[in-house]
Amino acid sequence: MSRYNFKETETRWQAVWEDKATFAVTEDSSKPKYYVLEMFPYPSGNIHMGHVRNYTLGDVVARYKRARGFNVLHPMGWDAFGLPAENAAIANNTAPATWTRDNIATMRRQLKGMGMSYDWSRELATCEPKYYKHEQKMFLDFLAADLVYRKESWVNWDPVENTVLANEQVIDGKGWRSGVDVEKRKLNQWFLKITAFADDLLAELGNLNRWPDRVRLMQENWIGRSEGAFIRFDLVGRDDRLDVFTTRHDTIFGASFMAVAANHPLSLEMAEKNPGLKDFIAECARLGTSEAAIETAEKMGFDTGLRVRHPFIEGKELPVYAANFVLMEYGTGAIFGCPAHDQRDLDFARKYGLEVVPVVAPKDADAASFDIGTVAFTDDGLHINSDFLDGTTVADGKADIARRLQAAGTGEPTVNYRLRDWGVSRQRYWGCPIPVIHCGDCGIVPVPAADLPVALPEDISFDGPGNPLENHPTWKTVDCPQCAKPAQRETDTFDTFFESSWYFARFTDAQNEDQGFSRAAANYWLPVDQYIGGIEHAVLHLLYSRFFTRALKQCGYLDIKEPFAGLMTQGMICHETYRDESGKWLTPEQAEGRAGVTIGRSEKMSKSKMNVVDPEIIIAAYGADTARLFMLSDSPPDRDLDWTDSGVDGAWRYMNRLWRMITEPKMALPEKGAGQPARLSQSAENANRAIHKTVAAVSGDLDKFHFNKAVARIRELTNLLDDLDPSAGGAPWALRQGLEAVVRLIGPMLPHIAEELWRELGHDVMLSDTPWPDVDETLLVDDTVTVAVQVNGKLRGTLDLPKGVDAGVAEKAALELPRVIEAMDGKSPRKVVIVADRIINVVI
RNA sequence: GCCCCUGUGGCGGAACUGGUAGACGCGCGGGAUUCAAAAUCCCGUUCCUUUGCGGGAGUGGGAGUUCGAUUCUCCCCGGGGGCACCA
Repeated sequence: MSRYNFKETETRWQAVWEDKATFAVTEDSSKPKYYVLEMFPYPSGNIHMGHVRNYTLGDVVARYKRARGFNVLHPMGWDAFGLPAENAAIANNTAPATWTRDNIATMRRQLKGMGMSYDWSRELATCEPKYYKHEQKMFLDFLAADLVYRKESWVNWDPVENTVLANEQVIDGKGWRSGVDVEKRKLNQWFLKITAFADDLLAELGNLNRWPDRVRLMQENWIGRSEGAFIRFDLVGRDDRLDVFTTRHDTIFGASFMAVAANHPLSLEMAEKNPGLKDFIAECARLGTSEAAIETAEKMGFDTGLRVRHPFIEGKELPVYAANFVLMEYGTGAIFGCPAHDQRDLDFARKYGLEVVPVVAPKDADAASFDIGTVAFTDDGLHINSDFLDGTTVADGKADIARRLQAAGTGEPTVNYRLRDWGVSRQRYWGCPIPVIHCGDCGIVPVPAADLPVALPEDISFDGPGNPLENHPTWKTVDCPQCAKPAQRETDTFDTFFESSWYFARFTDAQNEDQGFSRAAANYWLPVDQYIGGIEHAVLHLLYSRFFTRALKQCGYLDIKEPFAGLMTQGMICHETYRDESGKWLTPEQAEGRAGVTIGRSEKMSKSKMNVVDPEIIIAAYGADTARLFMLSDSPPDRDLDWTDSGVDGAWRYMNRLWRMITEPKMALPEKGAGQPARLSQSAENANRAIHKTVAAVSGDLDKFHFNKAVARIRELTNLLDDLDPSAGGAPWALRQGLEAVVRLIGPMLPHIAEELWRELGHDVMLSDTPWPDVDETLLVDDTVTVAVQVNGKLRGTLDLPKGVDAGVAEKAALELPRVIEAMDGKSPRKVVIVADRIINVVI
């Protein structure tokens, strides 16, 4: 019995594809284009199972679309800047550049061993000056277009990584990588005006109909648009006012207090001469943004002593509290409290004994007796206790108040966003230098375009604390481009999300030295038709890329604003976990055959739980095709996938079975291209129909990325072919048809063995260059159909009936079934429901 | 707290817009082949009941709509995710 030699076969076909540049593409107006892209990896050292899954999914799409006649762009590159390189530099005394390039070499070799259909001529690494010089130019263009600004601001400082984190990178008050508590510091930062596009970023989500709903929802929540109003309250005894943002301006008559953030300018000012307030502010700062602290903290406030005048009630004054539940970062950092209609305000008012006046009541409630207990009333209703608003709805009340505020010049309707501008400065070495120069006389001066790139020095030292760019003897010293006096380079580098915000465009024209990409190439290939990657990038990377594309459009780089037309997010790879008697984690190898091992539930593969399986070992033992098949079988792409040894065995078994069925067929196969015999036996005819049905079904499954279903259908056809009776007329012909179909259908998933078997079947043209099989539509429709027969909704039998048979005939046949007669127990049918070609339900 | 997703055999998962629940695979049981094993092949495999034919129950739980519900509606329970004093 022959055994499939995957090692020899896989390396041989990989070499063929590489020699023939099978997957290299150029713009070609004769074919529809299709751009499939997987999120490029950070070159951490080795590929892991998550990569294998991600890139297998993308490769199936790429190969399938190619077979369907598309001009497919399928590139790969490296997200090569980032902290781990610096950490490795410190730990191993290697230069970040060397470490990164070595890792890229390793991972490139591993990816090539997976048989991915990449156009390697477009490979890029973001840490190379020939890549980042273009984004330095983009930054300068953004600066000129007023999409960039610099401001001193409170930032999230990660004390372990010694760097600033974006709000998005702070998770539960901790650094997203280091996991330690984030501190607040004030630094000068570069910001990109993502908020300038907030409305458009939100509105266009509605058109991204090939994105998962949940990702769109997450971005929608992140942008956090809310319609409301600014209201200016006059401060009593002072010349200034307190600005407030609210979405419930209709409840203004129920206002009983004001609350400002602890770090609001007014709180800070009043704290100067109020030690109690000062202590309160310090306490709020101690609480910080740490999730656990805030969650358990009850609503607290401190009277600043200030009072404001109510804008609509003559002579009414409201106290101004500093409160721990008001955020300086949102709105104006100040609110008016209306306890009756906001739960937080109610909790606060009850605690400090403030007035609770209901100003909205349910339509059928009695205004005089309507009362608020411990639950705020937040539904719609009619206004009460509200002077001129009485009897109006919430919506009408809002409109009326807004009109009056505007007329009086004390406020106006406004839209507020949760989204904040993107801080891109990082106090890090291994990133793209921000191309500006600080001059004592001229201030901030952009580096002239002709002087780009501002290249990172590679002769650096990590011996001292802080940023090696600061410590480099000469790098930051430069003459001012404007006045020629000695000046200094900016030593901050970009957030690495900067590089990944445009790499998809670079792939369209990766070798272009003069520009990041030509407009023509970008306009031909973009948007990415199918983007594939992890759900963890649902907000950060995807939102930044959407913004960046808009900014590039505004600066004349390209003509689209949405970079990714289709998005698929893949689930995690999980594996059982193992512990020994003492509770220590064990690797799967250590756990095998060992006594006293506790098997834990399947969890995401992670080094800390030691439940990782190295793809390289799997590929060495079973080959890339087996790993790919396993990744595609069973679990739909967006769900988590359980890695099991038996599942891998199953995939391996299928490969060998297919191999045997073709290299040692049960019956002599007719020559390639042999015509259909004049007469087919029933079983050959059925097989032929099954082949065409399978091709149609698998095509549909792949169009919808239902890879697990496609695999199941191909296996089903394989089973049927294996059961073909050699003595039946036309069986050998049907078998050849079927085997060829199976090989072609499985080709995008198992490219190596499929190429090999395709050649074994006598074909000279590579499978990779062979179009997708055609379907004979006439064979998809059967002349008879199996109809279920129920009595009172319970299945009592089935009938094989001619398709489209007359209802009367069907009913008669159904009522004659012995088991139907039995179930009817002598009663006559009250009603017979007949759904043509589907079901007959006899109701008695 | 708010929002979203999800719940089907021992396991991963199928089931088109309401129409034969459990495709396909894994695992398990039995058998063939073998000196023996590996590999391979065949049969069985939701549960209860029945010697077999059958019968009954069944898609987290409870109600509802319908001739008919895994699918639609409402309530409850479990699992997962996002956001969070967002005004």
